[in-house]
Amino acid sequence: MATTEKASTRDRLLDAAAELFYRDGVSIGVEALCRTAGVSKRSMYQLFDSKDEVLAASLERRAPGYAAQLMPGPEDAGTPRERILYVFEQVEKASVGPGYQGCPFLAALVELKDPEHPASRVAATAKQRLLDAFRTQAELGGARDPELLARQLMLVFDGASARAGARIETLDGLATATASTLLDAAGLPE
Amino acid sequence: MATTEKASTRDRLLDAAAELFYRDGVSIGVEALCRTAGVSKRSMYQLFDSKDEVLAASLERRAPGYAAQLMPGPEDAGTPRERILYVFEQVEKASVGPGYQGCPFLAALVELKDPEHPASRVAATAKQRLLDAFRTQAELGGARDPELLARQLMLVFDGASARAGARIETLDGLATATASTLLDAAGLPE
DNA sequence: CAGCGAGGAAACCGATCGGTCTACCGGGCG
DNA sequence: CGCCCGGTAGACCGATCGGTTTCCTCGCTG
Repeated sequence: MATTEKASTRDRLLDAAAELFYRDGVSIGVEALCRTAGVSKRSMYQLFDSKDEVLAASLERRAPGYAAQLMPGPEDAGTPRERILYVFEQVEKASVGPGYQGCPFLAALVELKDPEHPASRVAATAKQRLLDAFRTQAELGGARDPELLARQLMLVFDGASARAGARIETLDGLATATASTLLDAAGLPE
Repeated sequence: MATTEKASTRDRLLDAAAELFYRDGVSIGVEALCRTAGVSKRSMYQLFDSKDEVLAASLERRAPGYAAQLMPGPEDAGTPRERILYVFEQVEKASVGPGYQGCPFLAALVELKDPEHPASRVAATAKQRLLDAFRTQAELGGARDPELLARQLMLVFDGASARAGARIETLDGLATATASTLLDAAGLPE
């Protein structure tokens, strides 16, 4: 079987969903979503039980690429400190893009408000993975309290992406500088 | 003239709006809003031009009380450091409440996505006031870079309230500890 | 070629959206 | 008393919501 087929109906739908939900929020309509994806509502409701499931699936699909964009590959050399700071540099880089609206997973959690919503569970899992990655690097770097440091870094990460996405902060080294200060205090050396 | 009259139509409407928009998000309907407030749609549309204006006005009304809850009164003694940390203690206290959904102003900015929306402008102003308060205290305390410190504290504040509101973080000293670390690094003494 | 299934177009469902408007009610005031 | 005014209740508007269904056209396969 070929690994490169033309994008399936499902793929087109989830790609459009990821983009529209991110740009316009979760209250975008099914009609507009299907029109954009070039997929009929009939097909959408054969693939998914509800709009909520489409949202959840689109976030799930987005997760690996999101992580890859933020995290340096396992091959890239670098100290734990460098690997952590790389994440914040990437956020700052992304945040200057014209369509930047902050972390899509946090946005979904804020908009849905219900932690039990299927999409909320997906989003929470994605955030958990970043927390885990921070903790792993904190441990490797010999931080005094890796769990504490990882949670602190998540505060900065989410604060920075939310504020930049809302256009009330420009970052511009701010996130990296703040993370760096926390790394210093945690005893994570160069 | 009496300072205590029974709540005016406008007051009842804005109080209900603040609560519903916060609890259910900005996409709550005008119908449900008016029913909850005990105000007819007719009255609402005589007082405001649109639902968007109601949202903006409800946030504006909420702002002073929100600030008062977070900030110690000007009479309360305390070093700048103590006054700053008080804010984070208050967030942690509020975040354990059952209906906590994070900072209502940041939530509105995230949900609306449009920085030009009238309610977004109100929300941005409210956030700016907290930033100003942080910077003032940072200056009073002799921080090396008061503007930088204030922006860092806002990252922590918004990250902490968003994550606690989304139920993916419990705080429990985390926000205060993180702020404290940043204060140390900025040279703001006890 | 015939037959079949996937999927698009679009009508349709009841409910709700933001917003307008009419009808009515009650209290204050001449 | 008679009038007006602030307000409520709720019908109503066209549009859209999430979701279902019908119809028809493709392209594949035997």
